[in-house]
Amino acid sequence: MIFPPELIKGTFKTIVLKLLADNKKMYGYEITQRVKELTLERIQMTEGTLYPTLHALESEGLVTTETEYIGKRVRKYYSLSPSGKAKSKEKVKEFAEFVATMQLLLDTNLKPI
Amino acid sequence: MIFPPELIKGTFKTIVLKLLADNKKMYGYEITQRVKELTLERIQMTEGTLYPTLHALESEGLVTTETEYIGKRVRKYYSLSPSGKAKSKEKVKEFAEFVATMQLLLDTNLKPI
DNA sequence: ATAAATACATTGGAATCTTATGTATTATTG
DNA sequence: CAATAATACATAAGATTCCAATGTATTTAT
Repeated sequence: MIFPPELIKGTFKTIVLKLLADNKKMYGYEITQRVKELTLERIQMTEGTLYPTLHALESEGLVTTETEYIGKRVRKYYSLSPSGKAKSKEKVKEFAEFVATMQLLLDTNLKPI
Repeated sequence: MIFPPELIKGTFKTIVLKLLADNKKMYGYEITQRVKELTLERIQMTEGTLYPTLHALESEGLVTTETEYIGKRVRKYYSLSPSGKAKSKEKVKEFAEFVATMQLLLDTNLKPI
């Protein structure tokens, strides 16, 4: 199943923060591949989505970066700042509560008499 | 907890279709109240969101309408069309699979060695 | 050699919600 | 009985946010 974009929208920050929380440091391309792999290709995080997300997280002070050269090719690693670690937990929890709330709606609800 | 709009966005059609699947016919204001009630006020579906959603569903042929007068006040009831019933099931299933896929990402995933 | 994969990045457009506003009726309450 | 809250519809302008497309460059595989 391919998910409509409007469903995935709004979860990108959560996904990136969580991956960084589990992996200390990752670079952009690595994140796109990991998402693809972990979701069995059901969610594709394209570059047009990922890089703006990473840059936003950086400007919010939630991640820090360090650049590394592999041969001549640059690689930019992202790591969570202390506030980023807190934010990661918060966003994961928020998503869980959101799902729980949606369940209240999507489990069968007959009109009371 | 109040959910950020970008998380709820994209679920409105699913919510409305599901409520109509369970309740045969509902009118707009009733839907806003039911959502508030079922989610313990965690999700508010405002009129600016609901009416455009209902009109979109109607133009897609997923719902039909009938107008009723309560005194002088008009009330517009919405019901699922056959294709709307199918769509409702599809969207609910889609959301469930989306959640399952997100779980793959949000459960702890350490980098393989 | 050529193609595919790796790796960064930006931009314009599209889609979608949200705030604000508008109109009107009915019920409640002080 | 006047004022307020609740009921009930609706739209429009603006903000936000993604996404497809595009661009550059290096490395690896065929």
